[in-house]
Formats: sequence, C-alpha cells, structure tokens
Amino acid sequence: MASTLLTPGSNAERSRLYNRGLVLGHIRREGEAGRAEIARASGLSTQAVSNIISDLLAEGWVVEAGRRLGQRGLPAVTYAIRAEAGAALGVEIRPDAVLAAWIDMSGHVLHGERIALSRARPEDVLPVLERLLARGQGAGVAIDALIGAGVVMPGPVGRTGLSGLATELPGWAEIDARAALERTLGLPVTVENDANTAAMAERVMGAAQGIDDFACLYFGAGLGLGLVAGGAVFGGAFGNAGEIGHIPVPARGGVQRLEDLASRMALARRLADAGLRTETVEDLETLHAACPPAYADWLEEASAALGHAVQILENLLDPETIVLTGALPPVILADLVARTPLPALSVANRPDRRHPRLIAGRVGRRAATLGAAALVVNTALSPRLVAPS
Amino acid sequence: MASTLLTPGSNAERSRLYNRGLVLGHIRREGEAGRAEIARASGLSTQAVSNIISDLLAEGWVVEAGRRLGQRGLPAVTYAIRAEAGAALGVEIRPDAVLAAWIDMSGHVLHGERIALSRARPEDVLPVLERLLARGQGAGVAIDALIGAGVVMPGPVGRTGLSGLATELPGWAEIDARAALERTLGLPVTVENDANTAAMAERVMGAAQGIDDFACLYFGAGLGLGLVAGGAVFGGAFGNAGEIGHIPVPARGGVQRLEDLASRMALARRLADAGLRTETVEDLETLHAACPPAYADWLEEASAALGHAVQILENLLDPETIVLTGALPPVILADLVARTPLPALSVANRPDRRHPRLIAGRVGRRAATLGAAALVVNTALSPRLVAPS
DNA sequence: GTTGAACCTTCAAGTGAGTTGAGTTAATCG
DNA sequence: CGATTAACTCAACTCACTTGAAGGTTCAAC
Repeated sequence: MASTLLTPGSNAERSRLYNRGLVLGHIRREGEAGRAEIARASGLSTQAVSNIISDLLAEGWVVEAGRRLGQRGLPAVTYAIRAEAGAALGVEIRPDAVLAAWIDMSGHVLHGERIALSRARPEDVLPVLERLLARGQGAGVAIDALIGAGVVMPGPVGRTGLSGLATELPGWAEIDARAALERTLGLPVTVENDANTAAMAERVMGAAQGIDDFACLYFGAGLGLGLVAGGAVFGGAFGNAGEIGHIPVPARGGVQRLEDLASRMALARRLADAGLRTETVEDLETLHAACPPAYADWLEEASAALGHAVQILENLLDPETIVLTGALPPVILADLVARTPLPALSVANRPDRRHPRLIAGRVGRRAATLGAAALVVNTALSPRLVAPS
Repeated sequence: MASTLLTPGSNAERSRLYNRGLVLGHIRREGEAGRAEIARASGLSTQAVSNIISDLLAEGWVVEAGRRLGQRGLPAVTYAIRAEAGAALGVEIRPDAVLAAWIDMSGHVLHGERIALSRARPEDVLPVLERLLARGQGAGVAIDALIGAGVVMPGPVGRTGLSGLATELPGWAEIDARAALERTLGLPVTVENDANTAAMAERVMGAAQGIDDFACLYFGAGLGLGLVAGGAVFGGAFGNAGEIGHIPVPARGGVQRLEDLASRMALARRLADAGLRTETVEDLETLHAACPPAYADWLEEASAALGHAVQILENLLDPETIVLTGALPPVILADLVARTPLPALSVANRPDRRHPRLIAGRVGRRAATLGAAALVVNTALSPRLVAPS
C-alpha cells in the first residue's frame, strides 16, 4: 500500500539526502567523527563525505568538535551534531490535557508546557496548539528552528489517515488528523502512539541510546509496546503493531489480559480493593516505600506477567534489549526490572549479549511527550530513502 | 553491527541497482506492466524507466508481454518477468538428508532432489551438495543460470556468522557455514531458518503472493514463526527472531509451551498415547479422515493454542494475514485454520481487511526447501539499498 | 470521416552527485 | 631530522536521472 503511494525511486537528489542522513546518523551514533572515518564506515569516498560535511557545516547542522591526535598522519578534524541546529516539538493529546515539549537536536529538553482541556475534540485542541506554539516561542524556542512535530494520540491511529476507525478521542476519527495538525502547527507532523514515541525517547535521550533494535514496554493507561527495528519505529502492516496489553497470559490458573495484570490501572485497582486510595504517581511512589501487602502482591503478579511478556517478545523478535518505561515512578520500574523472572527458554539467553535483557527506562514520566519530539530528531538524523508517510 | 560493516552509501551505481530492483519488483507484483505505469508508481521519469527496461530486455530479465489497449493514446507495451532469466537453488540440510529444489524466476519448480545422509557434519554434507549441483544440471537446470542459493539449516543460525552458538547439526557451529557453502556451491548463499524460508515460499509462489507484511506459522519438527516485513524476511536484532514454539500459552489450567500443543510432534505424541502409530505425513492424513477421539482432541487443543498465538501475533505485529504452513497434510492445515478461534480482542479485527486473518499455506510439505530458493528470487526481484549480509 | 485530445515512447542536451587520482599538509616513528 | 602514515583538497571524469521537444498511435467527439 504505502510503497505505491510514495516515490521511492532513487536519483541524484535523493541519494544526496540519503547520504546526508547516513553522515548525520554516524556522527550522532559516535558522538563525534571525522570525515575519513565516516567515509570508511559508509563506503562513500572521502571526497563525497567531505562535500557533505562542508554543506552540513555551512547549514549549521554540525560543528567542529576537535582533532583526533595520537595516530600517525594528519590528525582528523572531528565533527559533532550542533544541538541548536534545530528543535523538535512533541505534543501529547490526552482527553483532559495537552502536553508539549521542545527538544534540541541532541535530545536536551528546551521547554515544557501543559494546558488542561475540558474537551478534546479537534476544534477544542487545535486552537490550544496555536497557544502552545506561542508559549514555546515566549520561552525562547525560535519558531523557525523547529524542523517538525511529533504528536501522540490515544487509540489506534493508523498510518493511512483513513477515517472511520475507533478513536478514544471524540471527533478525531472523522478527520485527517495529520493534515489538520500540519495546517495548525505549520510543521511536518508525524502521528504515533504513546508506546512508540516512548521507545524513541529512550533511544534518543534515554536508556536505549545507540541501540537499533529493541522493544519498549510502556506503562500508560494500560500497557503498550513500542518496537524499534533498524533504528526506526516499526508499525506493522497497518501501523497498529504494539497492542501488547491485549495478549493473553496465564495467571492464577486462568487466562488474563496482560494489561489487567501489569499496568498502572491494575495496580491502582489492587490498592483500591485493599482500601488504599492512590490518585497521583506520587501516591504510588510514597506507597511503594511502605509497601503494604496489596502492593507486594501486585509487584509479584505483575512481574510474573511481565516475565511471560519478555519470553514472548524475545522469542518472537529477538531484540537487543527490552526497556520498561512510562508513567510509573522510577523506583517501581526498577523494582519490576529486578523482580521480573528472565525465562531460561529464550533465544535471548545467550552469552555474548551487549546489553542486559531487561532494563529500566530513563526518560521518566514524560516519555511519550518527549518521545514525540525525539521521533522527529531521530528521523532527521537517520538515512531514509522514502519520505515518511 | 551490520550497518557498520556494510556499505550503505548511495552512489550512481547503487541507485541504478536499486531502481532496477524497483522496476523488477513492480513488474512481478503486477504480473505485467508498462514503462509509463512503472514510472508513475516509482516516481522515476519515464526516460529513466525506459532505459532500465531496455537494459533488462537486453539482459533477458524481462520480455514483452503484450499491449494495453482500451485507453486513449498510444497503447503501452507491457513487460513481464522472463521466468527462464535465472534460476535459484534451495537446499535444506537435515540431520538425515539433504533436500534440494530448483525454481525459476517466476517461482515454478524446475526440479527436486533428495539425498539421504548417515551423518550431517560439514565434511559429509559439502560433497553431497556438489553431487546435487551435478544432478540438477543433469536434469536440465543450466548451471550458469543459477543466481544464488538459499540454505535452510536447523538451529539458531544467526546472521553474524559467529561461531560458538549451539546448533542441532554437529560440526556446523565451529565453521563459517555461509562461506563454506559459497565455496562449495560457487554461488552467493543466504542461510535462513525453515520458518522464514517457508514464509518466502508462500510469498513467492504460495498463499501470500503480493503480501508485504505477514507472519507464517511453520509446522516443522516443532513450530516456527517466519516474519515478513516490507517484503523481506525480518530476522530481529540477531537473526533469531521467530522462535514462537517456546512461548508460554495457557492450557488446561496450566502453562505450556506453544509447540508442546501445536506441532506435528505434539500430534504424534497424542496419537501414540492412544496406541495409534504414525510414521509419515501420509499416516497423519489417513488418520485424519477417520478422526479418532485422540485426533479430535488434539485438533481442539492445538487450535485453541493457535488462537492464542494468533492473538499475540496480531496485537504485537499487526500483519496483513497469518499463514499456516509446513509439514502437515493440507487437509489438517485447512482444518486448523477452520477451527482456530479468531480473537475478538485484536487490532486485526477491523472491517476493511483485504485478506482473511488466518489462511492455509499452499506450497505444501516442501515449503522450507522451496522457500530457500524463493528467498533468492525474492531478493533478486526487490529493491535493496544494502547488500545482503 | 475528420479532427483533436490523450497517452506512450524516444531523442538529445543538461544537471547533480559520487569517483578517481594526483597533490598538499601535518602528525608520529625511527 | 627524514621517512612514513594518514587526512584532506583540487580538478577532471563518469554515471544515472531529469528536462523539454518531437514523433506515434489510439479513442472519442463533432
């Protein structure tokens, strides 16, 4: 479907774009790199890389970072991504609020905003976005530095822009969300689900830096799965991959949905059953320190369920690592990582691993919003032959 | 890892190669196509496509197929893949035998061979492959028409050629299998596992023709998963994706490995427990017609387990369809497809599907061997920017 | 039946990007 | 200090795609 609509044919111009992405991607991966080194890694001639670098320098995408001494021969001048070369906007649209974050090309957070909503219909949200843009500008984010925006919305979004699919936000299923957002923001927009953007956040500025193939379990309302393959988001055939919350796992002699066991809602329900009221993430954190029996039971049950999920993910996808991230306090994520049993029966159980099989995310609670921005940065600094759809 | 070793940089030569693949891929997908049509689909200029086609014609890769009348204007000359343009060899190395199949570029089977082995160490197998090549030639497959070979081996093969990993075939873990096979066969070799090649067989000449994103459940000794994403095999980070047999599924109040429920061995064991001896696939087929209680029980249990697998695959990967294939009689595959409950709680449960959610494969028992050859054809007729590793 | 619009295809000139090979500069090693 | 090694640059070259004009062929409208 997608391939017939795009124009994947290669010509000089697209080759150039692709090679630019290759150069930028290499520099980002390595932190800094010299021309000759990039040429060797990419298979391009040094001359070609040299030309590209001088363009990137002139356009302000990279800066001289230093010289590589210690070897024989003329010391290589190394280059690094210029953090201020551009900025990306991440927007998360929830039923009750719009969150926004601005980051620079190196993944540093420039600014954050939150505007409460009473309704989240398109006609309510779009004007709010304009206000957000203005606020960002007020906080010092140059509007012409913005190279794009990532938008997180709940519900199956689909890559096709087809309307008619059920969405949890009212009114959005009937319109072409991406086009409307692009018009309002005046920026190229990518729409993704929370788990996928969270994965990108971990890749660009969190625990999965430099990892090209991994899976990300995201604690939002339920439990989502973000898949990164070859350094890019993997969306499946229709862009709806990653609904891991729905899969059946064995529990207490029966079968339950994974997200009925391992999710913030599951925890909150467990605690409520025990008469413990938790409203905010802070409540969950405070209670974790005390660790009443209901909490301990949930940790037990959730980590057992996560163990099943890990076994499934590893055997199906063979990722380099699995990251636990999302709207749970870091202590709890770390606790879950520690408790989750790593199945012996797994292709991931090999001696020569570069990363632990399961790790805790590092971007914190705003993973989805930050990831929406990270998605844009990741795309800008990666080679791609076809335009994003 | 892989990306730093390959040379993904784009230049005129690689652009050409990529665009050739694009043209060939379009023609294969459509059956036949005209120059202008391909130009529109690929975003290339008609002139560029014209040049590529005339090269392909001169080299014998495509032939004139007809003219598209009925529209206004000069009728387009259409071209089709020339089946005899090349041939691919598929080899399956088992502990007790080597199977081989030759196919042409349109996926027609040219010839098949089977040579029994007493041992399957490299020094036993490699000479047998030379004999196979000779036999193929004797049966009319021109040796210089061969464009490559795909090889299926049991056990985690890994894409890296790293030795030291456990293999089910003795002696193969210690050597660089691909290099040894390339030396012996004198052909570019791709090594894959059975489930992935079976998926390719279904894509090139079976039930998944024209489908770019799907999953394939393969009944071999156990149960394997072949993943096709964007028209190519998806191997995961380390090339070992697809070990679905190991995942836990709920069954009879407990947890069991999927392949202890849904696999040929599971069926054979069930029947053996009931005093029914089954040695060959034919036995299984005969017995299916009679359908004794043990058989019915297994069908029940296996399809329930497959239902779980379907739910997991759909929610995790959102494929266009799932194909059931492998070394079970077609009747049984069809029966399993019919019995397997399709979970309502799935992102795949959408109204606008182009394909059924679960379908039976069509390449039959030799799926893995044929798929090894199909892998080569698929690669030759698809655009790719980086060389296969 | 004639005219014209629509469409495919080719020719020839032009452009952009990567490659090649020689030459320059600057560290390190002996 | 000179030889060696390595990064980098200059200029000429090549390759593949694009552009624009021209030539053909079919269908449809008048």
